[in-house]
Amino acid sequence: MQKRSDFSQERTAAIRRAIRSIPRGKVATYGQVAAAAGCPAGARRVAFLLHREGDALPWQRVLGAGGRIRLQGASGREQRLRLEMEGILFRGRRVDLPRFQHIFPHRKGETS
DNA sequence: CCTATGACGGATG
DNA sequence: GCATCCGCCATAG
Repeated sequence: MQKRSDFSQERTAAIRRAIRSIPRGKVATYGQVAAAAGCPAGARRVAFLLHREGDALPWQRVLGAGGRIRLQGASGREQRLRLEMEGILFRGRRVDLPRFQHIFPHRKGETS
């Protein structure tokens, strides 16, 4: 079976797992998810994945840097509602990150 | 191969 | 806080 870039698929799977690991009532940024999955520069990749298969993931828990919602229009409003339903509070247009940001466990091999 | 686009992010003015 | 520019990653045409 071939791979045609298993590498990329591996990464995608890691990102998917990272997103799924965000507990209810907590959030994470695109960059944070990417880093947790081993792609420090893959924030954009995370966004692309969510756009593609967000339906199967807790997409509402992924925000832009600073806790800002990047989705526009109705989608953005829905995201905010969903988060508020989980008990997450906003400060203006952003989520209070220090309080609701999910801390991913350190990956193997990483020195703290 | 090259260009354009996007749920990104950081730097700069 | 807002507008721009640039770098990064993946896809589509």
